[in-house]
Amino acid sequence: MILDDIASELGLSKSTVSRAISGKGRVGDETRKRVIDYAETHGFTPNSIASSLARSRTNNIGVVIPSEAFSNEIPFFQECLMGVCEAAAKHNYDVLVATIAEGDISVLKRIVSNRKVDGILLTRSLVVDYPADFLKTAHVPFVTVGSSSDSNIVQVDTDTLNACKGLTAETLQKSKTRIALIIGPLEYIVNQDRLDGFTSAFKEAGKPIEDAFIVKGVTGGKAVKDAVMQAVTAKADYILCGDDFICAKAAEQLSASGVNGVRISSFYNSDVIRDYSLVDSVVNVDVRSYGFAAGETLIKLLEHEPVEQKTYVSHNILNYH
Amino acid sequence: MILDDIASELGLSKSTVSRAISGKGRVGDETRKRVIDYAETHGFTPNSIASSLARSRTNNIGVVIPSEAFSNEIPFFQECLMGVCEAAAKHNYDVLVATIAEGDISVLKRIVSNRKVDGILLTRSLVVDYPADFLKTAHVPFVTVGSSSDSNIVQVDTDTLNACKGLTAETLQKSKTRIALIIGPLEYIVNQDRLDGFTSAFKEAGKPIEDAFIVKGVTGGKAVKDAVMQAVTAKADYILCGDDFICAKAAEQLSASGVNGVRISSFYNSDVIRDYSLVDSVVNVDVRSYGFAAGETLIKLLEHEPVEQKTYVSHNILNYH
DNA sequence: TGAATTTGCGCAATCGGTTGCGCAATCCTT
DNA sequence: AAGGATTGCGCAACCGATTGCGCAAATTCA
Repeated sequence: MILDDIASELGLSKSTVSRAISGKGRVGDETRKRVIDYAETHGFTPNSIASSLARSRTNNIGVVIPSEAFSNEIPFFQECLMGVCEAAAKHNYDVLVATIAEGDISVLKRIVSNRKVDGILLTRSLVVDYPADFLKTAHVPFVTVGSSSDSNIVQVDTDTLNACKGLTAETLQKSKTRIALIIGPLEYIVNQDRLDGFTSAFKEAGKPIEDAFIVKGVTGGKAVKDAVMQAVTAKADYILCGDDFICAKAAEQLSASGVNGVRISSFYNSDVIRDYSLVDSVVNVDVRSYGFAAGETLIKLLEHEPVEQKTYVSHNILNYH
Repeated sequence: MILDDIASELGLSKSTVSRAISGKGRVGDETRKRVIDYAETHGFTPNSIASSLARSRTNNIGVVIPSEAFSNEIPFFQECLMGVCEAAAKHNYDVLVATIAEGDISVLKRIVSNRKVDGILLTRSLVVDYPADFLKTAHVPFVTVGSSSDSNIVQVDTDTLNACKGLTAETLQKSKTRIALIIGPLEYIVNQDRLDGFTSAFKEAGKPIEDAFIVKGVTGGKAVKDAVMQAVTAKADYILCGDDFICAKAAEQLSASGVNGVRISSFYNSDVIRDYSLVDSVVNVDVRSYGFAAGETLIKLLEHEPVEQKTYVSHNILNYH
């Protein structure tokens, strides 16, 4: 069934029916009611494609996910995507996902030039960010999930730096000072922030950091275990992990190798690490509402509502012990 | 830039330009080349929305993911989605995701009646499957990722039953007979299959199963740990886990509680369990190519190519020990 | 060489909504 | 009561591609 059918059935014009259903434009109360009733009882839904063509709006948002990030990871993206979907559904948008390989923005280009989406959510910001640069010059509205080094970009993020700083500070107060930090590649801004938070907590406490305690660029289970052993060898009494995947691996390695007295903390607090006995405290981030916030910000941007240049998603530190 | 621009610029009609670019219809070689060159140098891409309207095809496939499944899980969906995206990109499709809450198919209805997708991929089939029933009566082409109890439905699956049977049989051969099985809710067909595979391996080996060894309906870390302790109490000497999440939790629980001599095996072989020392063997499923196969099957269906009613994704059993 | 195909291309309708403009009819003003 | 403002609705032109049909020119066939 299409608009014309309803129009002729009700003795109205297509325009009036359209206005009645969309709620925009002047339509008499009586007429509007008749149209809506008819549409509902006959299960009419406007064809969104036709609507898109006429309005130059798709009501789709694109979510770009780097393909490498899919493996070796905690379920960060699926959880985040879930939040995005919730936000989208709330505002009558749909979600298109695209995975892009490192440095290859051809898929992104295709979606954009195809006009399949109104705006884009970029997950996992790199220090050198080709997708973001492309979208900027192409004038496509977008929001990054996670910080961007470019302060003109609208971004939604947990305050990673302060979270890590707080976690480190708390740990220092427990009179643990031989704290090791295990994080992923510094190409990712989030890891930069973790490092900065870590070091600045030490600075504020007036305590020195040993180089051997900072292990950067760790990816994959094997690397985590090596990093743990390096920290243990350097006589660390505490390990701060960049995310839950690292944390889970670290916990396993510590108990497997029979090391005693070393406790760990982590980020995100997903189910991957839930109930690990060695986990001392964790920065708790509700990844789902993180995605939700990002989705809402993008939609606000698309509907020309005012948005903050940077939105911080709340986090808190949970102490298991 | 639109078709008309190229047409007037090149002194051709819109139709000819359209045909030249789409490659369908009769166009002179010379003319076709001119059009394509012009389009390429000026970066023209046809507006997919307009094209969709005219062709009644969106070139989008919808992926439906149950929202509950997002938490408490291994990164199954993001990995699977990745494969779907690959298949889609290969055939010039895009991927729309929708999360639906248990029993609530309103979002699904919206997408379908909106005509935003040409077909749908249903992940996680339940024994009672409302989404599938809805799609069937709505005559929307779809494929299930995982088995369906309805044999008219096109489905892509790992041969879970035989995989689990094989794994069980191998374990029995290691002269372990006190094998416990820990799986999720039987509402999911995949868990039914695991159970069936498990029991049929026992039957073929002519060995009895103790009821206490089968723990069904396990969800969440706590439930896994309870299940493990139940198995240990019943003097199980081996634990077969339904998926990697269960496996990881089981491994942790076993080492935390200092139980010796009990080894475990699992499904999927994602990085969550990589390198766990207690893991003996694992059914290795490449979830990404699983998603890829599902995507390709759906696209074949959409393009009216012949498809198998049931496609099995390959798996193999890895022995770590 | 004349008839029958085939080829290359344009015309115009179509996909199904949206929206600016215009015109009556109705509603306030004072 | 008269003038202006507002309301309700229809007309028709879009949005940007696709495609059946038709026609002239080129090609093939007998």
